[in-house]
Amino acid sequence: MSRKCEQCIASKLNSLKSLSKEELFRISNCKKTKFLKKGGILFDQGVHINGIYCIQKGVCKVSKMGDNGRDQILNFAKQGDLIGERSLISNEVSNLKAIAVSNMEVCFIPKEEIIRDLEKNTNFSMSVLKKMALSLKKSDDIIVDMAQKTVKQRLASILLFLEDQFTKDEEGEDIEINLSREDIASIVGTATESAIRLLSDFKKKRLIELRGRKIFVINRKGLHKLARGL
Amino acid sequence: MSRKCEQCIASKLNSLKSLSKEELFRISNCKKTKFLKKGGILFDQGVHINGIYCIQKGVCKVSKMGDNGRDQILNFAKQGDLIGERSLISNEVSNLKAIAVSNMEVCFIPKEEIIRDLEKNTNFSMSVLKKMALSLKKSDDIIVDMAQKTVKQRLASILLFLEDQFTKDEEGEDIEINLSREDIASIVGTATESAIRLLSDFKKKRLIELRGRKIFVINRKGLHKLARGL
DNA sequence: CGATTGCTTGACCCCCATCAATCCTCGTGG
DNA sequence: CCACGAGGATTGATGGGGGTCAAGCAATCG
Repeated sequence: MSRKCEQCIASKLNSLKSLSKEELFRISNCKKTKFLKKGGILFDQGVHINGIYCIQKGVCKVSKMGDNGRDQILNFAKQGDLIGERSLISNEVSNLKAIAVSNMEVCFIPKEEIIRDLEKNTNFSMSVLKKMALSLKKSDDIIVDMAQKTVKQRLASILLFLEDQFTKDEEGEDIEINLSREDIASIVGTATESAIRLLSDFKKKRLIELRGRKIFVINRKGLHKLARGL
Repeated sequence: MSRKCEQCIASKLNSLKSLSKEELFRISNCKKTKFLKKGGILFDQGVHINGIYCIQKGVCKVSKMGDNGRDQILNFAKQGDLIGERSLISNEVSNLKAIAVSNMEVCFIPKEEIIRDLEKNTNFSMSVLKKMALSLKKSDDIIVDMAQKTVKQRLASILLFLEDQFTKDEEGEDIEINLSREDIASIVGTATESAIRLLSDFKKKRLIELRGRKIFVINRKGLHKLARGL
C-alpha cells in the first residue's frame, strides 16, 4: 500500500509543492511506487521514460555515456528530487542513465498527468522553470571547472560536495552510499587510477581518511584550498 | 525609429513566437533597441539584467570567468536567440558575461513584461521550458566532451560547429565573426598556444586553411573523424 | 612611425592516461 | 569451514598531451 502524495515528505521538497490539493490527489492516484536495489537501473539512455520519478528514499547517480563508451556521472538525485523532467518536456528519449547507488524507493508519475499540470498550473510550471534555470547555472559552473581546473582540484571539490550532500536525509536518517573508485573517477572525469592516486595523496596529507573503501573528510579547509588551487 | 516586434524576423525564431498579437504588441511598445560595436559588452557577470535580450543582428559570445580569472566561452548567441532568461527566471544577477563578436543590434525587453507573459501564457512558458530543456541537454553533452575528449577532438568539433552556425543568417546575409585564437582556445578550454599549434597541425593535414586570421574548413569528413578520435 | 596587441614557434616539464602486476575483499560453492 | 575465483583497490613504470614561459614576428592603431 503506497502512501498519499499529500502526506509525503518528498513532494514537499520539489516543484510538486506548487500543486493544488486536487492536483496532488490526482497524482497520488496514478503514481506507481517502485523499489530498486543498489545497482538497479531506474532508466537507461535512449528509452522513453514517459513520466518522471520522484525520489522517496535512496540515491541514484545520473550519467551519460561518451563516444568512447565510458560513463560520465553528471549528477546525483536523492530524496525529494525529481528526475526525468528534461526528457519529458522536450518529448525525447532520455539522454541520461540513472542507476541506484543505494536501495531506493521512487514514485513514477505518468507523463500526461505532469504535462496537464504544467499547462494548467502556472505556479507549477514556474517552479519547474526555476529548477531548470538553477540546473543550467550549475551546468555552466561544471563546464568551467572541467575546462580550467586540474583533476586534483576537481576531486577536492567533489569530496566536499559528496560530504555535504550525502550524510543525512530530511528525516535525519543516515544515507549510506558507497561509491566505487571508478564512480568517483567518473564524476571527476579522470581515470580510476588517477583518482586512487590522488586519494592516497590526500590521505598522506591528512585531508581525508580511508576506512575500508569509505572516504571521510577530516580537513575541509585543506580540501577547500586545494579545490581553489592554492 | 524601431521596428515593430510583429514584423520582426527575430521574434519568429524564438519563444516569442508563442505570444499572442496583443502580448507582442505590448512588448513592441516597451522594448528598447540597442546597437553594439564588436567588443561591446551586452551584459557583465554579476549585474542585474532586469530583462532579456532578443538578438536582431550580429553574434555575441557568452562566457563565464573561472576562479583563475580566465574566461570560458560557454555559448554563442545570434539572430533570433534570446539571452538573459536564465537569470531572469531565477531572479538572480547574471552568472554570465555577453560580449559582441560582431556589430550587433539587440532589443531589450524589460523583466516585468516577460514575467507577466510567462505567468499568463502557457504556450509561452512551455516554449521557454522546452528551450531550457534543450540547453540542458547541450550542457550535458559539453560536460561529457570536456571530461572525456582530448583538446584535439574538441577543437575539431568546434571548428565544424562554428562553420555550421556562422556563415549566413536567416536573411542570407553573411555573418562576419572574427574570433581571436584566444577566443577559440577558450571555447575548447585550453591554452591559446595549444589551440594555435593544433590549428597549424590541422592546416598541414589539409583539413583547414588559414587566410589571414580566418579559418576555413576544407575537409569536413577529416575533421569529423578527428572529433571522434579516429 | 613607435607601440600595443595578437599570432606563431621553440623549449621544457609536469600532469595524467594507459598498461601491467599485485593485493585485498567478499561472496560462493565444495 | 576453507578454498577459490572475481571484481575492486592499489602501486609501479612509462610515454604523450598539453600547460607555461619566453622570444620573435606580424598586424593594427593612434
